[in-house]
Amino acid sequence: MFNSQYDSKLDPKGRLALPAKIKAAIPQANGMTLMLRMAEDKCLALYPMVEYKKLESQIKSLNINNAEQRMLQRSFFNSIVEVELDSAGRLLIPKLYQTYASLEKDVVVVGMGTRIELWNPEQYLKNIIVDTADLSSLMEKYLS
Amino acid sequence: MFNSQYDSKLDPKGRLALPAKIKAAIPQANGMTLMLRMAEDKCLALYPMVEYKKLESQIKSLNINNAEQRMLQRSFFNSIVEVELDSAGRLLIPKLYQTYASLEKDVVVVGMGTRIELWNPEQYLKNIIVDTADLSSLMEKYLS
DNA sequence: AAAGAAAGTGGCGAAAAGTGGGAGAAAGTG
DNA sequence: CACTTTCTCCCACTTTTCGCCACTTTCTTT
Repeated sequence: MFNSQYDSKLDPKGRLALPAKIKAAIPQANGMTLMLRMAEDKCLALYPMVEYKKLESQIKSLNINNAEQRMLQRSFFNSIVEVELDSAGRLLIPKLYQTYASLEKDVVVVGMGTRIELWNPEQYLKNIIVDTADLSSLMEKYLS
Repeated sequence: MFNSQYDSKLDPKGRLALPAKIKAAIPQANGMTLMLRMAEDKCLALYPMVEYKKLESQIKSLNINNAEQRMLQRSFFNSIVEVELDSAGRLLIPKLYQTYASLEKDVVVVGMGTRIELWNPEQYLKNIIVDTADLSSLMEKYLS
């Protein structure tokens, strides 16, 4: 399970060094191939193979003969790409994906349970609950 | 379970020595992995694995495709980190967590039933009931 | 009160993590 | 087809981390 948040940097070549704690939590089933996805709220989501397969099978089970579901399928598959960790444990973020998430130099890496999220720092602040009181009341709402 | 309060100190490396009484009360002494969380009122909460898992399973069951629930998940996971006790029974508090709770040198360690809380001393005083009369009336209000 | 044991503290060195760069391959272009 | 440019893979160096060990202090017991 991934957790905590880390400040990381893209180097001039567009490579991102994953924090050691995050890297250590990735199940190394398929070598070090991960799936990178343009996800909600203009962030990038990074899935270990095992987790990605679960998601993919849900998408695959949609009915291709239904216009809406077909469009959903297409939009899912076109926004996902395989990435590999290099020998130093970094991954190359393709230009298109950097642009989508407005990643320049500083990147916030967030462990989000079953997946890892990559954020532009300013964008990130808009998508978390900063006030701990607000967080408490949300937890009160959803948790027993 | 955990109780009482202790004055402890962060060493220059940010390591905190847990009081022996607290340490002894942690279940599963082997391995000694604990979960550290930025908790309410700017304190840090330290959960034994068993207790953390209960909390995590509730968060995991939220729907990631719902905006509000996703935000809650993110805000939970980003404020949690694994910490390990070293061979001398100390744990390293990451910088980000020290900052969150304004921990400098002196730290108040509080046994809080199922979890352990770490406080900045001044902050701690603002979050307890100092007057025993006030405490009595509160107990009267809530306890039968 | 002394001695022994347990707890607390400090520091060092090995190992890992982070960072940068260069060479070779592949792709694109005239 | 040849030349240029971009991309990718890998190596090496620097920096930081953390696990371990040894010393000091405090508590307890006889």
